[in-house]
Amino acid sequence: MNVEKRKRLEAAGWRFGNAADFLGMTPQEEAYVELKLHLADALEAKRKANGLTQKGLAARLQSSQSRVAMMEKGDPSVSIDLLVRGLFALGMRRRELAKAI
Amino acid sequence: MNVEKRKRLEAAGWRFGNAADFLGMTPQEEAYVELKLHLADALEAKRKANGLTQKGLAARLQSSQSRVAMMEKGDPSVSIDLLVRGLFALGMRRRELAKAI
DNA sequence: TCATAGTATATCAGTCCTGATATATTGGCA
DNA sequence: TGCCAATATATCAGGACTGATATACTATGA
Repeated sequence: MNVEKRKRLEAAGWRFGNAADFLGMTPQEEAYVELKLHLADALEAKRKANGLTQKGLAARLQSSQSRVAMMEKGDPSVSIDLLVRGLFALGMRRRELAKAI
Repeated sequence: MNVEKRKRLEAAGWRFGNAADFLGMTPQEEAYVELKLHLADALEAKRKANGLTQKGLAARLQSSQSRVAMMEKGDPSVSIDLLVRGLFALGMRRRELAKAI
């Protein structure tokens, strides 16, 4: 499940989650959500490249499998901070992170 | 005040702020802090390029001048989320953000 | 020197994020 | 089909982040 295929669905979730604005997201909000989805996809890819399950990654992060699932779908309840820390925990460097963005 | 000049100072602040580990940061923690400092510097640069004061930027972000000051020094109490939202509010795009990282 | 704009530091209540738990769903294989 | 590992969804208490306020510091000009 990648950004492109999922974007509309996620965007809808965000839009109606933000009760304040039924007419859509501002460009800033959209940029923020897109960034998050890119990081989420990068996390899933990197996890699989490391041969880990969500549970396994959760252990490394001292978190739970359910939260990792949230992270990988770019859930609104997950911060960019958490995603970035997850990527670093999987051995990603700043250079590679920049590419994923 | 840029990343290179400030790194040691900030790092020290983080190290002793983290009471758990007096022997230094893990590579992940270090990567996280460095990323934050890069974003902080980018924010200051972008704000000045836009001819804004901290107070002016705070208004755009619906935040306060004091928080913007925190953001620009990469304070531990500031999240990457907030920094990123600040950069997007200043008109930065993902491409440019990637460069700043 | 004084005044002023700009920036930095300290503190705090309310909100959002986080890890945890429980449970449901999915996907692959025998 | 039935079983099992892996992933997804729902919920919540506790802690981290945020905006706000007050105040201190700094630099520049008159």
